[in-house]
Amino acid sequence: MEENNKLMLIDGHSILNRAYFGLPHLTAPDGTPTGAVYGFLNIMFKFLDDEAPDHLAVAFDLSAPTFRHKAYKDYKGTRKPMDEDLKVQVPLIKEILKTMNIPVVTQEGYEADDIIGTLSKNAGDDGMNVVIVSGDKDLLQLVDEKVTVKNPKTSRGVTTVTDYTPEKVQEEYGVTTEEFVLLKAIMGDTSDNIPGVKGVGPKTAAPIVAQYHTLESVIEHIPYLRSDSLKKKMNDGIESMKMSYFLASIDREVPLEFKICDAKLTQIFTPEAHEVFKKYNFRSLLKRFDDNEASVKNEDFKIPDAVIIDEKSKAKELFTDCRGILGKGSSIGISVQAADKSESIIAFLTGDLPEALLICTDDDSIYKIIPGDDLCAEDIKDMFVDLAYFKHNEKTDGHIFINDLKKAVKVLGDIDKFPFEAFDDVALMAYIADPVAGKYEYSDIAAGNLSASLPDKKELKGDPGTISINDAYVSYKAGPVLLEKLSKTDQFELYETVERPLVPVLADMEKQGVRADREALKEYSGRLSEKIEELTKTIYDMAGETFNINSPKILGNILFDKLGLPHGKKTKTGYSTAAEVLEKLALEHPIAEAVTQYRLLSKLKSTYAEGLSAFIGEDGRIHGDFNQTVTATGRLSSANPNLQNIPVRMDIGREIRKVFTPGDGWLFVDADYSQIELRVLAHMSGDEKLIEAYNHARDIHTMTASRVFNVPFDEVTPQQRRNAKAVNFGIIYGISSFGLGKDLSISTKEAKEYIDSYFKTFPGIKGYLDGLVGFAREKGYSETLYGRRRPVPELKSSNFQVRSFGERIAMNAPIQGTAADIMKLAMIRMYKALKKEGLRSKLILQVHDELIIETAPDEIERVKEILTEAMVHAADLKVPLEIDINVGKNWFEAH
DNA sequence: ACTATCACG
DNA sequence: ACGTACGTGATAGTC
Repeated sequence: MEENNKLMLIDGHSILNRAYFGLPHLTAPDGTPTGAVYGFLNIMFKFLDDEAPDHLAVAFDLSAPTFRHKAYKDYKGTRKPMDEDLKVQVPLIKEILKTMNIPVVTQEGYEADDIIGTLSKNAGDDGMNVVIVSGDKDLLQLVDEKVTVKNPKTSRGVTTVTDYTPEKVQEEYGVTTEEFVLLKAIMGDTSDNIPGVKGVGPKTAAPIVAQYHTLESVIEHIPYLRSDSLKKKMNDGIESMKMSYFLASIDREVPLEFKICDAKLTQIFTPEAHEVFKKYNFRSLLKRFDDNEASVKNEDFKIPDAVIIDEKSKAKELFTDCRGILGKGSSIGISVQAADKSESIIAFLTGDLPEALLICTDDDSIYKIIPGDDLCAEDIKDMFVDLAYFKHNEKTDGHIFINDLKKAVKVLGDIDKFPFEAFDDVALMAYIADPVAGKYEYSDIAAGNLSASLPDKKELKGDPGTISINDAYVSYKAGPVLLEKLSKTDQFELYETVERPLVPVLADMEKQGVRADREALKEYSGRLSEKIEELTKTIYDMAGETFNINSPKILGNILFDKLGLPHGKKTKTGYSTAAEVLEKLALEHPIAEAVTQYRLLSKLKSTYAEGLSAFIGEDGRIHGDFNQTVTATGRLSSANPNLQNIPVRMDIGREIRKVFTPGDGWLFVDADYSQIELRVLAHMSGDEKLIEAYNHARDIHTMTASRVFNVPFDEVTPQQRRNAKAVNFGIIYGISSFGLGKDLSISTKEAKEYIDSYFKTFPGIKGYLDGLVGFAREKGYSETLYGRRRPVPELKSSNFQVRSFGERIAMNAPIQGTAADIMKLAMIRMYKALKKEGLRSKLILQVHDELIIETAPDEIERVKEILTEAMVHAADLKVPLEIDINVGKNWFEAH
């Protein structure tokens, strides 16, 4: 075995730069920017893996000017200063490399290029192979039989590498590596501030270099060049060419104390490095320590390899085994590996089948069922559905755990017939257990419930096999843990009666989608465009110049610097140009009103008119996602597109609802709860006055105004009603006099009087809200009527601002959350009722307190009845739940 | 990726 | 005295 056979040299600044601009700007938990460092390390590890060098060194420039650059006094002038975020990462990467025993080489007065040039020469002379990793091309002159340059390029997270051997350089530049300096001396390099010969680029320069080989020879042969103009350019550029030649030449004789043997790789994965990686949250890189040191306790979490099953007989055997496992009360974990497009609606429409089905039956066994000679995808699906029915009918104690049941059913099931109750969704359970965790992919669940760190989907991108193995295994392992958690916190019922039954409801809504008229949307967009164009002109006129109105920064400069308008509050980045600021400005200058209008119309055009258009499928419908595991309070959320924030408050915006229509001849039945949150508050607080108010008055805001402002019900002014309404909202949000004051544009003092008066009117409310905060402070979480919890760690903060936020959360979450629970129950009731009666009408949208049913013409009356029943009786509160219900031929009319 | 803004409940 | 309403998602611009 040969010692000393391969040296890897990394061009530190160059790679750090590449990483910085190629990757998103990540930050460590403490806010330190770490994206470039993370990228650098990733690139370094990749090359360590691929090249397996036994020597490694990283070269950096020092900030002081170098000998070569001193010679060219304009050098510094054109170079841009380094980004601050990148700058701070230079010492950081040096520090990290030090903890890994990787030498950082610098030399006063020399560039990293020179160091690399010298080390590569010395190593080559010693008979070593050298791999240089750099993003810059200037190092290509170092390439020879022993020395290659690897040029990594990262864009959109994907790194591709170009290998420069002498042949590759010849092929790409048409010159030899020795001639490369000369090539640069003629063509120049703006990124490196090498001027070259003016007007001569690579196309012209390469043949000249290839023909004459040396600087002297090129100068000598200028009179023989092909055209007069080229001769002139070259003649004029002789001095610049000489200078450029000097600048581009890498010094390979730098006096270095550093010796090749100092670059010998020893232990990279030191405890110190482990600490630093942990500190900066380089999770994916931390795994490398596991393999090299028994430092992390993933011992009992060994994911087995998958056993491939591609024969019908074997598959049947496996499913029989699964029945046995479930029958004796044990559980399995499954994962559906879908074909590429399966996540989209196309899966619904084409009935896409799974690529593979993963089943984890015990700690050491995962099976991967794939189509084979006598086993087609359809067979796999059938056997699987049979297993689901077995589990459903036998009512065994065993569980089939899966992550994201809704998604799996898109691939596997006929939603109307699929026995959803047969499955337990670990993502849903994990969400209930911790609704603020944010994400519930297998890696998140493993981290949160099994103390295991696994590579996430992103890291395994391009390896769907491993993803689905991990997914099945984590579901298998975490399922029982989560069931136990839910039962300990009395949330199992919430899971079983609310969240899990909601899965088929949402799956069906997504499958159904909502019809949207592409043409009408286009027309709407056109109408907006005309108005926007007019406004743009007006604004430019008033500003006296054209500028990007969409840029808050530039707009701020125009408004406050150029026009000298009084600026209100400032944001971190400059002046605020938010609507409320513009509203005040409207008194000073008409441009504010114009900008407000411009903003309004731009929003409608980009987000709604154009944004929605992009989501209309081939079936003419929009199939959005209804997320069940996003909000901290238990509400649903809607995305791709968001169908829960379609404009309604302003006339011009509400117009857009006309494009949402039911199928031909059908109608929308639309019902929304009347003040469900206040009714929930009345119930949960038990406040007699509020309960009484609801039992007697249809209009609670007027009633509130009447009591708070002490005027007869019939004499409440519109202003008083508005104020009372704001107070009611304030109560739900976790009241503060400042917030209410701002909302009503009254003083904080006045707002406080309103609040005091409110609490006096409804004495039970104050005590109840205080109780909510006390409860959350003591228990660490707040709770809905149905036991849904939301952690409120903010209450323990020593920071007043954070703690106050916690108090508002503690007051709001139970109310908002209970209303969300009730709506979910109503949706389940509605779905079941439609199904039970065999109606064709479908629930298609939910907007927090509103449900929309796409209704067959002959089912209108019945749908109205069952929808009313489903919503009004979803919960039995101390006050009635009331709804407003409408029928219309589009969303505009129905709401 | 973060910020500012604004659409909805 | 502290600085604020609660919960979302999409877009455009900026870093």
